[in-house]
Amino acid sequence: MDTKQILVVDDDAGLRELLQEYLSAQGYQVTAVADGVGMEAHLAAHAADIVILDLMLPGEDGLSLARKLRAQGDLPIIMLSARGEDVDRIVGLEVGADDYLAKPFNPRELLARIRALLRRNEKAYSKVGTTKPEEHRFGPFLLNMDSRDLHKEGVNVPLTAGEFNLLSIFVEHPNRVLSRDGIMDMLKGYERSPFDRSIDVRVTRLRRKIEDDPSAPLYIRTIWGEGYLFVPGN
Amino acid sequence: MDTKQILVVDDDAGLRELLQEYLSAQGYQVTAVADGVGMEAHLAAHAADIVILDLMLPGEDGLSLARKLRAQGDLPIIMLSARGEDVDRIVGLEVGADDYLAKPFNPRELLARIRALLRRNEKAYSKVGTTKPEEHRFGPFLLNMDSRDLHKEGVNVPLTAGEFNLLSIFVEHPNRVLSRDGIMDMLKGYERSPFDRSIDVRVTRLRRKIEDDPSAPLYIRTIWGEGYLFVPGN
DNA sequence: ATCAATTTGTAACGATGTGTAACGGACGCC
DNA sequence: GGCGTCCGTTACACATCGTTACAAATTGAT
Repeated sequence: MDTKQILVVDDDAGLRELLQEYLSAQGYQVTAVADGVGMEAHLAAHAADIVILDLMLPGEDGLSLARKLRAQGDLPIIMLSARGEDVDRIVGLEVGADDYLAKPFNPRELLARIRALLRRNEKAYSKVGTTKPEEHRFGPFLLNMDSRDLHKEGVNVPLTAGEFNLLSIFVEHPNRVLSRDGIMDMLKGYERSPFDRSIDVRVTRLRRKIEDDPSAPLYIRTIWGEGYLFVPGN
Repeated sequence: MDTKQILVVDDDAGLRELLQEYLSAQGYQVTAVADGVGMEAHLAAHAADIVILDLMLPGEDGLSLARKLRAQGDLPIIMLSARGEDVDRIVGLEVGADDYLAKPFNPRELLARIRALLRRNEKAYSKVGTTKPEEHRFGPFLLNMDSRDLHKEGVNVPLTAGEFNLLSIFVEHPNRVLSRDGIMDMLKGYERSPFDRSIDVRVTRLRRKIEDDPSAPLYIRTIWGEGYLFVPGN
């Protein structure tokens, strides 16, 4: 299997750069353009296996571009949209996109969806469709990212939505000190107000469910003055 | 399936512009004219998939135009009318319009009706040809989209219309957190009022039929503060 | 070591979100 | 008409989560 071509269409230069870097590191061939004109120019000359398309674009709008692409072929499309009701709009309308993601998003999640789409598209050829669910292992635990549940040695450990979201972040950034501000950013996408203790409380509650001795945590450690550190063990 | 052509006939320039903009943004090809003469001129040269027709028009009146269109073919028609008794008049008369809407209306609602009409029309055509029963599998269930029934290991599980509609949405958007607003949009095509709990109740009722233990749902999960997540299992 | 300032853990509380029983209106069917 | 079904609304119990308050831990200065 040769390297796949990804075309990113977004007017935010920062995001373009981020995706370019991140997806290249994952072994994809990435091209990033700012608008529909750039997209069409590139597609006229080059092939692509998947298109990441922003909803809000200068000039022609993402929805309209998606329709055009759809009319021309079955090139897989992932739509990006600003946080808020746009998401609902995309869901509601049958846009013709194959998938969509609300900004700000976790690059890992985008990656997962790109993989899923490419895999599905490939499946047209292969006969067996083994879609392996995205999951993470740490200690005796197994966290399934699709069904959002956590298992310890086979038995389910019920997590609330907030606990799952927090644990996802830890599990996706293991062995790194995460500041409360950084965590809040990944969790909600906005800044943390100075005396916000909600992360601490969430950590406490999560520890109660996954640590043998919550007062001497193994997985979620506190780095005094810095933040928290997740250690998966093995 | 290429982009659909919509023809708007209304003497109010403001409304024409609004619809042009809104519907274009939704990916339709929109033409707007002011009266019957414009309409006939346009239809003589261009195709259209649906006509939005104002009741009160300068020159020839909307009812009469609708009749003409009906006589010529089965082009779908949505009538617009000023608030008040006109609505009753339209209902009372067998105009031949496929749908009608009282001004002022919510553009979203118009959109929903347009979509419904186009969908219905498409169904009517494809009815003869390719009949591959669209069906979805999840867990031990099999949902047939045409006959609208659900089977669990061969035996039928009776669903009400509302339950089927809801389940369809879930089944068509698996592994995806769907907000109540988004679900409502897909279900009814219009906005959800702030304290509407009807989705929740529907979910409860649906769970009773498909979940082994409705209080610990496997397929339709609640994501606190977000919405619902459908996990097909396998 | 002692102390004060700062940071963190966590119990308790209140605000908000969710499940669901019960009620009643709308509709179709005898 | 009466009867049943479907389904949205309402009400209330419960769950979840952020805030607050205070105790405990950590740090650096003395």
